[in-house]
Amino acid sequence: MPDSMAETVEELAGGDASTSLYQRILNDIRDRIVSGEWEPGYRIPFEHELTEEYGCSRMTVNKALSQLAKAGLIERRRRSGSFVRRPQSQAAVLEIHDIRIEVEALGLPYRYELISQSKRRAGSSDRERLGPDVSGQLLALKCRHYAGARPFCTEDRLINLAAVPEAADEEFRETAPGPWLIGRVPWSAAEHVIRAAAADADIAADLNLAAGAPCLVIERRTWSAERPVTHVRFTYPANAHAVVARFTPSDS
Amino acid sequence: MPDSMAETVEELAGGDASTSLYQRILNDIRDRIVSGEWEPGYRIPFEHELTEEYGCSRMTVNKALSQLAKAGLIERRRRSGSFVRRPQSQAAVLEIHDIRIEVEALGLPYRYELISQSKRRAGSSDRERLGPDVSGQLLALKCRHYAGARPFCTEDRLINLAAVPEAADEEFRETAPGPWLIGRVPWSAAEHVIRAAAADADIAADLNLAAGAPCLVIERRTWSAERPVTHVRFTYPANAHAVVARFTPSDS
DNA sequence: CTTTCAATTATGTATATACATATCGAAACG
DNA sequence: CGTTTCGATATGTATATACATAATTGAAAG
Repeated sequence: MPDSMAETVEELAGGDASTSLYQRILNDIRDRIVSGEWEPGYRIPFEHELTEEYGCSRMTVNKALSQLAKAGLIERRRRSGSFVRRPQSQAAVLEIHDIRIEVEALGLPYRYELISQSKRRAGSSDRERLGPDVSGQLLALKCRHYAGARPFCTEDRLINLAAVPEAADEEFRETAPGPWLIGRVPWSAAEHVIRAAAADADIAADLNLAAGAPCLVIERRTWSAERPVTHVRFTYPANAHAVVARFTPSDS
Repeated sequence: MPDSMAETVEELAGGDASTSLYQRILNDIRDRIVSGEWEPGYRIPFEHELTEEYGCSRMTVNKALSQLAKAGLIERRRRSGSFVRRPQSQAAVLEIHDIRIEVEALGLPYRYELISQSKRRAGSSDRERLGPDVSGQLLALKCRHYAGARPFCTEDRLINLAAVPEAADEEFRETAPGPWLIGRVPWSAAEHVIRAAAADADIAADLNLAAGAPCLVIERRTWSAERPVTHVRFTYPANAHAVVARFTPSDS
């Protein structure tokens, strides 16, 4: 009953035997989308193709694809197939949070700059940010993002090298760590904290503000299969950015 | 009137012949939950009962209930049935946003105070907040919420009286408008904007802050079946509140 | 009176099947 | 050459059925 392809997929996905088949199909496809392997516009295999690949009925495949469509990750068109959607506005802010896209949406030229980079063993304040279980080496980064000539926001990031060892050899001179991580580590969960704060001396200097000026702070923790991957804190001048989210209680 | 309200909702939702049956079942149940008719802990009819009520197969009912469970509105237990869940933390902030619950979660006594109340015809700045189509009478409210002796946040709200005529006769001395509206108007969509701002003179006075102090501002617009219901702006001192949201790209 | 165990029940997942619907593309027609 | 028609195709929804699984009930055994 389980053919070799299905077994391979299961191994790649982490081999959790407890998850149902439709859930595994959903996760497989979702991972390929959020990792960037299947870019926006990519045509997902037809239901009857996935049916063959996983050796199951169309209803099972349909359940997975319908949920991905409802979640907004793909768009389904009769007679044409299913396609990876461009990240939607509200999703872009809370899920992807790519600053380049934010800035370019404002019609301004984007520029990225690495301020500092250091490798160290996780301390207690790091564990507060990444999670209590993190013990090994980690990478600490500070960067700045520009919209035109003006600083748009600062980024203060920790990367768990146990989860992403390749990050140790990366320079991050040209590529910002956010886009670099997406495409390498498919994230399975993310937690956001959004708050206001007064700019301290460092932030004020980085953003060209008066000390004490109001700022919006967005912190994000990301996990890949239960393992902490990264913690990042973006700080924006109050007038630069707002978080927009649209909801309906359970889809729409 | 909970019964006539339910009928109204059903007409609005069921009048659309294009919605599928499972979607209508889902909407019916969801509306009863968000309107408060079915409180947390309430046991939803068994699948086989809904099967009879809607005259359809168990698979159709199951599809609706499974999605509600995935969305976190209900919890399903084998052999026992399906139950309305208590609003979860992240949902509480972004979906319900009941300040009493927020304050009491901090272990502080909650108090609510109405500052001002006025009825007027919608002007252009009101339309900017509620939406361009709003033309009739509306109710403008300003309130303050306390955590212990200290002001916790201010609330500045518009209510579209065309959508909620009963609000015109309500005093809002004891009950805050948020909890009052829930339980009367099931909302079908909500949009949040979260940003940071400096306290202006009014806000500073209301919250006992220095002018220019950083604040977190959460604005929410709510619709019921495409019709704007209310716009509310909560302003918190920067240290009082943060928005927390957990995501997985398409459920988990 | 407690423990054990089997029956019952509701949900969870999957299958095969059926028909509806939107849409693309090609063939038929004026 | 343009338009219409029609068949093929992929998705959308619903059905009846089947078996698995978790949890609870209640009866039998100790």
